[in-house]
Amino acid sequence: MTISEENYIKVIYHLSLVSPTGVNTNAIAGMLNTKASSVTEMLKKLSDKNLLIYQKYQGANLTDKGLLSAKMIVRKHRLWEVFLVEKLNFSWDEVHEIAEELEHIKSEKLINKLDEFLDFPAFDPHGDPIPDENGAIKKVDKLLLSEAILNINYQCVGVKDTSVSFLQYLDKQKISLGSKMKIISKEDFDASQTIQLGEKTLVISNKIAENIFIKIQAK
Amino acid sequence: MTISEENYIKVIYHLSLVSPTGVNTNAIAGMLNTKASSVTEMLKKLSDKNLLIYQKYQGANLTDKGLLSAKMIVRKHRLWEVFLVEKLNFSWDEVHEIAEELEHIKSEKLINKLDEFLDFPAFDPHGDPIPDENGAIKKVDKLLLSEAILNINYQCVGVKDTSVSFLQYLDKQKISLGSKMKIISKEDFDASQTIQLGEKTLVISNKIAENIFIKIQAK
DNA sequence: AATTATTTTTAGGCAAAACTAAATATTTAT
DNA sequence: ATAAATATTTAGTTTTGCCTAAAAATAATT
Repeated sequence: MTISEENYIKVIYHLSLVSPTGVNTNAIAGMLNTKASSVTEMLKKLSDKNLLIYQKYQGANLTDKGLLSAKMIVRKHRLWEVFLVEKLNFSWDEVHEIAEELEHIKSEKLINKLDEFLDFPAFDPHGDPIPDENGAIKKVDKLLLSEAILNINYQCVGVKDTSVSFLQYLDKQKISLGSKMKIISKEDFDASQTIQLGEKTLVISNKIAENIFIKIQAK
Repeated sequence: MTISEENYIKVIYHLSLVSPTGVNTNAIAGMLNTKASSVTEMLKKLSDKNLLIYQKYQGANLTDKGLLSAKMIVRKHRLWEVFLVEKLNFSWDEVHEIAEELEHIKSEKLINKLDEFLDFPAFDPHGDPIPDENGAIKKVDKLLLSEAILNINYQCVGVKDTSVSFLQYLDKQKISLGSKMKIISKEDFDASQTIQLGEKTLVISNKIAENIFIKIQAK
């Protein structure tokens, strides 16, 4: 698989999680900053390689083979992110771009040894699950902070938006994976919330709340 | 720089160490498993980018800019090799191929953090020097075992041939970086040597001796 | 149901990096 | 010094992955 092919498979995988019935040509083009015509060509090629099912005008669906390939790319990406943060002390907003390159290094032995070196992590620095050698993914039931109920103790387990600006905002507010939080009050007008965060309280917009994953706090 | 351009620059650098007067088109083609005509084209392009001086039929010479680029690629390659051996427990015959890919990852911050993580190693697992951030290379005066004198205590500091079969031969004979050795006798006929290696003695051909770098043993 | 809007595909090109085959320089050897 | 051998370059193709513009199919709207 070329780097370009891998990028298509990966993007189709991510899109298929949101629209499981089939991934649009235009959606792929949008994610890859490319044109729809380029996508059509590539879909034909990937279909010939049995990585996905493609019928004109009907979008794409990964085959089992394509799905496994995608998961292996995601596995590499997320393991490298853990390495960058845990071992090289990068911050969580710096690692995505570098991992976009590292995910294309082709050695199964390398990635399995890296996995072991990192002590088989189940989640990456943004709280996203890392597929294992066979593609199995640990599911965690998580919800968005925007969907949470007042006065219940939660814990941050991930972020939806992983943009630099959002991650840096969270750093500034001292919100990280594992942070404990409780909603004290919520405005009807704009759904902004006041949350308890350790010692201090913080007011956040609904847009912020829609991008923080939480789970009920274990005692 | 594209991966292809980087590979050309790197190969030209290695060849220039052997033939400092100018690197032949054919020599480059040989190293890259490509055809001379492809090399000619690329030399024009690299010349336009001021990475080397090229005149028809006269071969190529790296500019200062090209030389620094080459050293940075070599730096990355060798640091990744150290990482693979020291941290992921690869053996020294497995790391070259993987490092060939890793050397093209484009992040100066990454490589400098990796350098720090590895404790600023000066040599890679084959004894080759690792250029520092500025391209400076620690020179060690080393000689080939084939040029050594009888009954002097030496220490292995590197290998010339880094092929899998040679490295595995050395593993089998328990020769590694730092191994202490002394030539006991040498045949006139074929220059084969009997060497003392710790407890045991070993007979090696001249071809073996020509691929082991040594220095006089520090007391 | 017909028209408009949107999405997707086809057709024809382009740039990078490789190739083959033929032409031209340079070296080597007689 | 000239011919033969070798090395290098030029010219013309190929493949991959992208593009634009136009055509065709699907979806949305009146």
